[in-house]
Amino acid sequence: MKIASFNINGIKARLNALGDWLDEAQPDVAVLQEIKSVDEAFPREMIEDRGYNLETHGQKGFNGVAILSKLPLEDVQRGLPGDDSDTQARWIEATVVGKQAIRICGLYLPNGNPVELNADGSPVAGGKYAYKLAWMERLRARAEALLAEEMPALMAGDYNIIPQAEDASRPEVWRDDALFRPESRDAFRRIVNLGFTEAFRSRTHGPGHYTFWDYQAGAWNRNDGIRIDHFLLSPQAADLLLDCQIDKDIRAREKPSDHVPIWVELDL
DNA sequence: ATGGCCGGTGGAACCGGA
Repeated sequence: MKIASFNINGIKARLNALGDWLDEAQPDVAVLQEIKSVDEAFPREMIEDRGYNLETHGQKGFNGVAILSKLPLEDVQRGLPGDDSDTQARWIEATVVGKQAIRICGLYLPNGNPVELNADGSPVAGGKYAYKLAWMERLRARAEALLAEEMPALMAGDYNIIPQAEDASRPEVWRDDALFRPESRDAFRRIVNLGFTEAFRSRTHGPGHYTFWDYQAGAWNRNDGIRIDHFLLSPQAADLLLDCQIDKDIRAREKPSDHVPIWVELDL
């Protein structure tokens, strides 16, 4: 079973690019981020005409996630638990049953910039960085609950986290950024260290592997990228891991997203 | 040459992204 994640940066602007990639990559399941659409306006036909079931969790203008699958999507849940006042559409999960069942979570973790800190180094309450760190604490709680199920499960998406210096072409320019600050990376590690396998790094080592290149400053042409889209696998899912790759070439096409797809192949 | 963008909203600039 091939499961992919792709931050498409707007479904309406990505109809052709997404359709072409689906036709070629043929994922069995894909989680999408930044659909930037309300559910009613999502162009379902381009997904469903290709034989996929589709569940969306959108909002107006920004954010928004979706999950599509050639097999039925069961027990769909929208929204990350832990804060009923959070109206941002950043989380969707569903179960897909292949040889066995797997719980698949798609996420769009908050960017967190600008970083605003108090004199004691704590994030300013109500600020975007505080929201990012609070969201990651809720993610950790959901991750713990997933592990307790002791079944194949994964959390995939745009984490907006550069895990290590080798995951950025120019790590020095990211030093004080919400994607790379110690608090952000610590929070990411606290989740991974609960017992997840970061799929890409379990198979590929060394620098130069990115999933995002900014539209600005010729970042793609200079290969000035960062690796911020990740798959975290529960132990039971990690046992099934056959492959994990980044579809880098997508970034060179017409009207691309600023992210490229990443996928895992599981023995499911 | 170290600057350079893009999508959505709403119908012009502005917000958000990373």
